[in-house]
Amino acid sequence: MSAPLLRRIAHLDMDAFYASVELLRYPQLKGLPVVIGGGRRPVDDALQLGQVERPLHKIPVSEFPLLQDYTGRGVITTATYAARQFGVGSAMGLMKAAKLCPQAILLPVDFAEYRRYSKAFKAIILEIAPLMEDRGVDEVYIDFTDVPGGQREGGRVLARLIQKSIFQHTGLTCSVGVAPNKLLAKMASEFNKPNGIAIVTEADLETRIWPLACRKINGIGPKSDAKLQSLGITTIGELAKQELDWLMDHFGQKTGAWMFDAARGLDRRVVETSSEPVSISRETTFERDLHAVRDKAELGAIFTQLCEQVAADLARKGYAGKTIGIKLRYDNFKAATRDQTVEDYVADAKVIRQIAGQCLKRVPLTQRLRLLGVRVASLVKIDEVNSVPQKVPLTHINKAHEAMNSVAINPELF
DNA sequence: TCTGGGGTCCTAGGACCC
DNA sequence: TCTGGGGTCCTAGGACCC
Repeated sequence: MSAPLLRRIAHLDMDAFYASVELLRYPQLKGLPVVIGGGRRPVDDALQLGQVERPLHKIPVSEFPLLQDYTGRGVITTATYAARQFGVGSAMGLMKAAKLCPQAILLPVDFAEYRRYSKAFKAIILEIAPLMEDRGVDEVYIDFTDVPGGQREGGRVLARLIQKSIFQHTGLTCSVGVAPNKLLAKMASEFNKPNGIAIVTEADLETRIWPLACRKINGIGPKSDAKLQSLGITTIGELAKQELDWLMDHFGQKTGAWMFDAARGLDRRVVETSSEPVSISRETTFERDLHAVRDKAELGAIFTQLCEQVAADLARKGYAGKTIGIKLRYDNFKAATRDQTVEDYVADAKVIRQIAGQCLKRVPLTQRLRLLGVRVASLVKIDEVNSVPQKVPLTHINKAHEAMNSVAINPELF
């Protein structure tokens, strides 16, 4: 009998993914500060590069649009490492970034292209290690435990092989962390970025994890971090000193217990190789804030288009849903959502628009809007729609809710 | 001149059922 | 007369992630 294998979970994160894909097309930009992002149209207008009759790599650097010339809404999705030197980074508003690094080159997001590369690098991983969990376009977890070679040097050998294969096939680099669980692997993948590997074991907890800021825990965001700081807790080590009851008192039973474990590097989640979507949505931020009355026609057209896009997404992916919702964001950035669950599963644009329109009537519309979104949830696979037993007499539940919620506060607007 | 778009999960309260 | 819980569904908001 051999000893049981140690659980080896890897987290693989592509380095500056969107920007790196763009650099494959435009290698002349290598080493320069480049940011990807934008509320697309203004950038697209500036960037007529795709229509030029010459190889993309021959386009002179001087013809690329600069961040300082951008005047729209939007955020940075990715910045090259050269751009990060100037303090710009993901999720930063483009206008703010332009102040920090006006000379940076600004490229529009080309999601279709990133998705192509995303599929490519994931296919390469799957050929080497079959247990992979998709975490978005540029990240995956991989279970190394039972993969041949997955235990050698704590996973380093396999990590290196995967890195090398991805680079050979795509020209892209990535960083890998290997640890006993997802939580630690995720933190480890950041240790030697870019193009690095880090192996973390339980023995490293006190020396390599505890000195880190609580914010480094995947799941502790700006709000929780601020609250922890206000309670005098800055590092994961300090978090680990707190008692379970104290954490549950301040953060609730579930979150408190989760924090207690996380600070000790404990995480029992498995690598999930497949998942079903919970919702499908489309939303758009307008180029200027719109008013429900004064810009009624424009809003109505956008609304219809969003419904059509959601319907197309549902059709393409093969889903229907029975909870239809809207989301809007006011000019002060406050958001509101309304949704309604109907008896039959729907997927048709006109039906979605009709129900979403009802939702829109229940939300205040005096303030200007900056964003409108449409969402379909409670999804089922389209080929299962007819075989799903109607287990709940939804009719009177809906009636009760209608009585309560469906008060049309602006009946004529949509 | 702030702050994208597509998601997941959690909480909390009310309705309703048993 | 007053007082029950447990469970599910629905809705709204919010935190968080990529």
